[in-house]
Amino acid sequence: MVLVMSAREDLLDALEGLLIDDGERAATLDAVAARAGVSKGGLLYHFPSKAALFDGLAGRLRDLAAADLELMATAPDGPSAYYVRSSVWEDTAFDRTLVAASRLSWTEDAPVRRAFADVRASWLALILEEVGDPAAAEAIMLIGDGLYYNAVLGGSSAPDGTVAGSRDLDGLLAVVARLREGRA
Amino acid sequence: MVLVMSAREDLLDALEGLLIDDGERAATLDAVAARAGVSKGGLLYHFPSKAALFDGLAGRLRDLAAADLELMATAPDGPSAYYVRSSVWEDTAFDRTLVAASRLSWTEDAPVRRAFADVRASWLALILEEVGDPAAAEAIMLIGDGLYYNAVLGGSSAPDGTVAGSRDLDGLLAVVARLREGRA
DNA sequence: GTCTATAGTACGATAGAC
DNA sequence: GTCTATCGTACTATAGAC
Repeated sequence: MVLVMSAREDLLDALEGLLIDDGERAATLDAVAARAGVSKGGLLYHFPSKAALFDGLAGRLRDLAAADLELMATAPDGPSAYYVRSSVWEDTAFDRTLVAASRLSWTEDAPVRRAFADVRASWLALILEEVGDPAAAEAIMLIGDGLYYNAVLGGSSAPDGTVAGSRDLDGLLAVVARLREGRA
Repeated sequence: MVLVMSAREDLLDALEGLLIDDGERAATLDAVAARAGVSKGGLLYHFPSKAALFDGLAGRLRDLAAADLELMATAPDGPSAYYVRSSVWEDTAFDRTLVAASRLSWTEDAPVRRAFADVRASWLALILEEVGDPAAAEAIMLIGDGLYYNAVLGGSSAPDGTVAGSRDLDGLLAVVARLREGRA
């Protein structure tokens, strides 16, 4: 169940890769199938339509987010620090799914967008619970959002944008710690 | 020169509207022309190709950003506060151009992306100059990025996402002020 | 400066062999 | 479970009338 790299997962990986590297428009059925090493007919056996393919991505997002949320809730340095740390692009499976989903979240209205909104709501709830102050919690949430925004803008697997390139994570975490402790 | 609402500007407005409302894929030549009230042939007279149309958006972004940067540099409450305030979605012309551009910045590699990166670099330079501390400047920059990320995710002209809906701008500005003054 | 008509390509999806 | 072949549509862009 775990070692079997099914064609289904290969196809979702290919979809993510195309969304991350080249954007929504590049994620055609032909391109996804080719990148996964199957034919278009093979793709359409696993996902009967393009909408079904995107549903698959939304499901993966929910699964990975649920697992990540447990780690966030029990992080030694607290949910806020975990959230900001993990918002830096590191090309993890969750990173890839999140960025891919964010590039679909407005255009494919229904499932990806809703999954994305739910994930973000659960993050905010944990941070607010830890921090207490709504304004500070909002600022921390926005810093993480900003990190993902840079990752999304960066595009390729090794973003090198203006801000993203020379990122001082330790300094940033120190700022977040002060925000969390109410000294800001 | 100012009062003349040329077809060229109408077309760029239509392009922005489609990108904001329905995403990159909806911004076809047919749709842009129809929304601007001209035929496809009319569009292609002003912008001989789709790339030229996107170039036009990049040019508008640079023009509006240059004007906004002067306001930011001379803002009474300082560049950081101006930046955070103006990062909240208010459906201004600049807001619309920025969100439209961000939805193209990864897929149309060349001109929109470069214009966007240049604009962000100039913002960061002003903030760093004011704040001094790189980590605090980065945090402020990221908060603004996060606000725009929410606007981009929000999609329509009246975003109502998890965080975007109940935004406490005053509280946020207070946090930013403390960051700027080094007390965080 | 704006239109219609159309060429050529790429897309999503179906049908049916294997 | 994966393939090839194909249909109908939508896209970018060109040609040429007005």
